[in-house]
Amino acid sequence: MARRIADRSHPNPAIVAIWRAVAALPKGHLSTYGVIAERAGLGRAARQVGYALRIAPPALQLPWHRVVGAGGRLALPRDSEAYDQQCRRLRAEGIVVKNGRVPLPPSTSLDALLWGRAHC
DNA sequence: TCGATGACCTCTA
DNA sequence: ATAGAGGCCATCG
Repeated sequence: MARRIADRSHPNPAIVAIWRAVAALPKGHLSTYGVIAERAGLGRAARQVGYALRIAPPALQLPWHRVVGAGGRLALPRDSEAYDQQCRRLRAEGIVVKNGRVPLPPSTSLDALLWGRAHC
């Protein structure tokens, strides 16, 4: 289950909402920045999701590696350390990372909302 | 207040 | 499949 994130973890409620949305991702499930933004009530502020993950305290232990770009493309620089770590973590969960991309259903934004669904 | 920036998204060539 | 351009939205200096 997801760790509870206090409302005052960050002065900005939107940031907290993003963290919660990410924390709610079940193991082995993937989601995109756009979907997370949507679920956090930010509409199309997908970029904000990246910012939120960037400033997220390690103590939260957010499964940020389960968040990828649209189409299953990893949103981090190929040569960065974070990219390497995301690859490693995804593989640890049984997700195949191939050439900087992960297998994602050829669905559009509508179906995309279903992936990150936290219920069975 | 304004311009620059970014772990984004989508379309077009 | 790859590259470039425009658009979105909130934060930062």
